[in-house]
Amino acid sequence: MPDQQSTLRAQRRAETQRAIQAHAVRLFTERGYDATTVNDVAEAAGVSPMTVYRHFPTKEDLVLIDQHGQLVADRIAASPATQPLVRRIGAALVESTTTLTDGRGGGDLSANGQFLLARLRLMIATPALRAKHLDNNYALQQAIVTALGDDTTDPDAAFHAHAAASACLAAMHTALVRWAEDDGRSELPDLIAKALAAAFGDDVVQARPDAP
Amino acid sequence: MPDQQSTLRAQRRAETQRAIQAHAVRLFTERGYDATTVNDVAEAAGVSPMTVYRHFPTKEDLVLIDQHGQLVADRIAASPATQPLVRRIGAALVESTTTLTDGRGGGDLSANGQFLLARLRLMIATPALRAKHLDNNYALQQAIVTALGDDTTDPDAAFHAHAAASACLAAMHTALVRWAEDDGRSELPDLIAKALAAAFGDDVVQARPDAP
DNA sequence: TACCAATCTGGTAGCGACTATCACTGAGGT
DNA sequence: ACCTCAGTGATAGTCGCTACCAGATTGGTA
Repeated sequence: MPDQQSTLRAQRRAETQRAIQAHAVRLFTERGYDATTVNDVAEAAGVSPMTVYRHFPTKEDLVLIDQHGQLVADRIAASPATQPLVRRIGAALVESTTTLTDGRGGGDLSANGQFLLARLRLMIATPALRAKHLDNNYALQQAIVTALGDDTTDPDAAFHAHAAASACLAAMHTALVRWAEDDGRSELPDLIAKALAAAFGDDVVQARPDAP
Repeated sequence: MPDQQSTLRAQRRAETQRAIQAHAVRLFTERGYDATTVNDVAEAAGVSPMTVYRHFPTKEDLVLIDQHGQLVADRIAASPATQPLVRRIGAALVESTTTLTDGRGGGDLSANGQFLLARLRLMIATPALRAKHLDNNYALQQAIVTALGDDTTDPDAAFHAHAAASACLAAMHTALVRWAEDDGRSELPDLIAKALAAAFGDDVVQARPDAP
């Protein structure tokens, strides 16, 4: 069999997935998350409710699906172990976010950026989405601790890593909320750096050029 | 009407509420959260399913109901505004937890402590409970920022407060998980202090006597 | 070209959380 | 003794989600 498994198959699958999610986010934004049923989304996307559940295990995943986690974990595993934990984690968060939003200067958002913003707004405003996203962050925390690769036998070291990772992710979440409140006008990586500095002190997170 | 509104009424209400929650936590621990229906809980508690929903809006609330949040917020509002944010928040978390578990020396847990531990274990092991609890922490974060009473007109100050509060709560959550893993053998307030120190550095959180 | 295997899709039936609505009981105060 | 109303219960219904089964399309093969 060819390397790419089934080019046409995967392409079609990705396309329907994208279409379903786009219609879902649109409907959720227009009518509200709770007021929109999965059947509504299926109908709008022109598929059966079954198909929606095939692509998105839960209704929340229609908004929350992303691959940010793997990016962060990879970057952490590749970072030098000599730096303090908070700096390693913080840098990975800032850098991977830079990759995601890949920076235009300071003007309007790309279409991708608009979509990200819409999803973020839903996530912040809807309790069910917010809760699940925070739990996704908790899973990401576990992945980060694993990626740090520190001595896993020492429970104190593991505890230290978990505390640092959870605090960093919390700061990042704060930055995400702020970014949404700004309607995406600020640079997200900068906001994350600022949140980390606010929580841990400017000296711990070697700030970008614009540090005071 | 008398001052205490309806002594007998409120007493009965509190009693059924306590009974329902006790049976719920017991059944969830025995059979698992997902494998136990609300009807099972109602039957065990000798009430109708309707009554369960009257006392606990959602199934998750059967485990997560607590009044820790108000305690923390009150303590923060009463703390001197001269200290750095992280220290104010951290101290409030440690102290209010001390009040909750009110310390026996180092031996067995009280019945209340055992109940707390059982709820905590369920919360950590069950995705739905974990997610909702993390969202409760998010609400607590808002309450903490309000209680800090800092300049609410300055968006940068508010951002700073949110970042600090979210990071502190994340560290506390890490301590809770560790405490459950230790089966409650450690002193929870000490663990919280250690988690704060691990995240922010020993100097920021003026440690208790046993600091290195 | 004809065939097979795997995948994608749709329909039906069902469970469980949760809500709305109505009716009944018993406590608290006049 | 009467009235009010919170607390409780039963019924029916919506919605998220999960088997289970059947048809259709695609990719590789004899």
